Amino acid sequence: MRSRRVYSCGCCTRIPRRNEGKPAIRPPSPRVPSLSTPLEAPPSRRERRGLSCSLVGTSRRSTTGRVTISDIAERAGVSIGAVSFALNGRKGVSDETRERVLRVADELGWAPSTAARSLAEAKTDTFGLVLARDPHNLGVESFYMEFFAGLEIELSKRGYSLLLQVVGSPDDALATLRKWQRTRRVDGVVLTDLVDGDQRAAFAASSGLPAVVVGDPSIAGGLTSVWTDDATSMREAVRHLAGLGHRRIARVAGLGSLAHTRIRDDAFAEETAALGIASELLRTDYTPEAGERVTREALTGEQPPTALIYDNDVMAVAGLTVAMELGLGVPSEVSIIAWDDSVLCEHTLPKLTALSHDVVAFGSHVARRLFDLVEGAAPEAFLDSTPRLVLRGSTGTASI
Amino acid sequence: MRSRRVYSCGCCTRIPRRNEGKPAIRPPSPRVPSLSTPLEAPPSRRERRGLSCSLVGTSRRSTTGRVTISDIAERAGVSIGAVSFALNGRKGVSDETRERVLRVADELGWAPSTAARSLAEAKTDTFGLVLARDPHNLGVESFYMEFFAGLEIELSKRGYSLLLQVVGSPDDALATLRKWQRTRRVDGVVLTDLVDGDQRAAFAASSGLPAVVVGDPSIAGGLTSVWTDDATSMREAVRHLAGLGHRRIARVAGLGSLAHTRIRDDAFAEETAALGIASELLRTDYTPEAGERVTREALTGEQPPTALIYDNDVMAVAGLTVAMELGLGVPSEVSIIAWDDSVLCEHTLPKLTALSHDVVAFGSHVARRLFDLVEGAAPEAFLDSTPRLVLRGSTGTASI
DNA sequence: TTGTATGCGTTATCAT
DNA sequence: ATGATAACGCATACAA
Repeated sequence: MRSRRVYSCGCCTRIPRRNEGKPAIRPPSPRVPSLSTPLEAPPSRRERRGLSCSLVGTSRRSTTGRVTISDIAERAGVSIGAVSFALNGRKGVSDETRERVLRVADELGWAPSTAARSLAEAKTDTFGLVLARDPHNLGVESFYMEFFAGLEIELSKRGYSLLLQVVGSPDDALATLRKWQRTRRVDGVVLTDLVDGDQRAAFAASSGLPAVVVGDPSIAGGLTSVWTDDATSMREAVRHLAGLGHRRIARVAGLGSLAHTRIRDDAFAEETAALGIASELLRTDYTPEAGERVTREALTGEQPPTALIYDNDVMAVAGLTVAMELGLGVPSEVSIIAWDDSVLCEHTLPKLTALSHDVVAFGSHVARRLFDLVEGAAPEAFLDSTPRLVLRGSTGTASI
Repeated sequence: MRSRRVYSCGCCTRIPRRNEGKPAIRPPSPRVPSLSTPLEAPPSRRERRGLSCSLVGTSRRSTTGRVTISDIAERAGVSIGAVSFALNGRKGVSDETRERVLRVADELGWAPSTAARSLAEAKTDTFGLVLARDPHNLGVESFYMEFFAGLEIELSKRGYSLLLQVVGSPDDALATLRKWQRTRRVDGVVLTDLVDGDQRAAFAASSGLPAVVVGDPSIAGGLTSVWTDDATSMREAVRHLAGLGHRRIARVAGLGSLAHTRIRDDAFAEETAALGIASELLRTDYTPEAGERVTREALTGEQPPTALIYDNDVMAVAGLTVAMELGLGVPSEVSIIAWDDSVLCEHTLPKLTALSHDVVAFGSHVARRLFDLVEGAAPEAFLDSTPRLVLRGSTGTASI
């Protein structure tokens, strides 16, 4: 049954279709209920565009292939000004006219051209987000997908869209931002994964591009920021472990270049010092490979920690695996805490105690602040809910 | 130190900033190198727009807050037609003029307005992707983030952007597609997670919206499709287990409404039947909860399977955990295979045997096909590389 | 209340 | 080679 001829094309295999030889025409769109009269003027550059629409009788113009407000105006027997007013729900037209225009617009399946509206209104109804991370590592972190979803909840309420760009380096990210700003591509942007003295934040601030920073106000450079109090969360985690009798705790940290990593670093150092606990800082790049490696090194060294706090959930899972491989009981001999709680944490054995945060709500919050901003609000710092410790099975009394 | 006054605002806490009382003005953009002469005409509705730019001497127009080609034309002492030609590298201007125009454009930091270009060219340089899944489950699946990254690699090469929309239901997804089509919001779309008789595919086909289906040609409704041969992969997995002596295999399947799920279902049923193996189909919704539940039921029932094939990686991890909880050795007593390989599969104990696929490359492939399509290519079906079985530690000789 | 004219920034045509 | 000028589709100030 799988015997059709198959062509190789380098990256893939090509399966010929039934309409193989036919010209590359797509089926004609089910255009608006076409009336009778043909159009008279020879189409000029409209040729390049969509199919010309034989809409109305003596249409002197506006046959671009899509239905426009002049089509509506003609058909409804009013001016385009009246149509625009009626469509946008402004006063200046009689109720009767308005209703007729609305009906005709509906009949014709009219919708405003994004480009034309954007040009006239000098806004795009679009927010941008540029992501600079290695795609292969990006995939395993649940944060972004949930964050996107949260953004979208708020955006869709107002008919806004999200423009996403995934780039390879921070420089590329900045370039994208510059391009967006100069081409008026978006109304505002969301900035994530900031570093100290972040160039993107600096650019947004100086260029006037509305931007909300996802992260601590201290690194937002005066921009609006929405942040989570990671320092408090970290202290809670440390105190929890201290209360269980742990005296040697390791922190498996993410990229040191990221600002929020350092904030967690500091809180970890301060709280362990305050409690007289031996602390150890293990630097990683968020990948499970790194999480596994540093965990193995720490656990097999002399004076191994009895508890580890990981900067994300995937590394925590990797760490748990290492402990098991080494024959160490969790939590009887080693306790584990994950940051960025996800469903993953609930499906390991034991389940992972984690610092949990509603990322979807967080995303919605960020979107609301960006709307405030483009509507003229002054930059402020907004504290989102603090990630709280959810106790599960991976933390317990220290063995010694 | 953390003693600033804090306001509660319902969803969050508000931290007052230093510039609390000041009006909501943003720092003036570092506009183009401003010359001397002030502008004369009183700004009309430009007020609403960006800052008015005191660009040129006796500029009779074009002070919209951003630099436009008429600014360039004026400053370079040529017409805007010449500027456009020079900028777009077409012949019709002398080399000398071209160079001067380019230099001025660069000085002024000019970039074309997305909206204006889009309106004039009747294209948006944007592809759209609408996602209809529960965000909380979406997060843990690495597929989409990698897929996005793959798309972007190809898009960025050509200056295209990705418009992303996350919605709650298939109906909303269709509505978004309709809106995009009618408002000319995108040049094309990528369709994922198709179901039998998919409305989105039908809409794209009938409306002429260029679309590439991510999935089997059989459900693409004549649209261009890029697919992976899941049936072959499934058969390979079954044969691998059969070769290890397994006689009872369960398939932990994803949503039955999705077309590719059924393709895997069928291949699983056919291959097990052909090999005379007892098979069992367990339906889930991709969540680890469901994966855990059905695994537990299967493993604790009478005549439990000795091997399970999961439809994603997260459920496989959950299944592994269940086996451990039940005291079943993996792979000594139960073998496990995951679909959608991810880094996660390499950091469990044992590591998971998985059907692996380069999703980033897959995304790039899809993007290339969409470009072909908008450039006039005829719809075809393209077979991407077939997910191949990567043997790790979770599959072994059957215990019975 | 309704129609007219113009701006928005770019591309493309058609005259010089 | 160059310079006006007309689309593109929508919004809106202003005149009727």
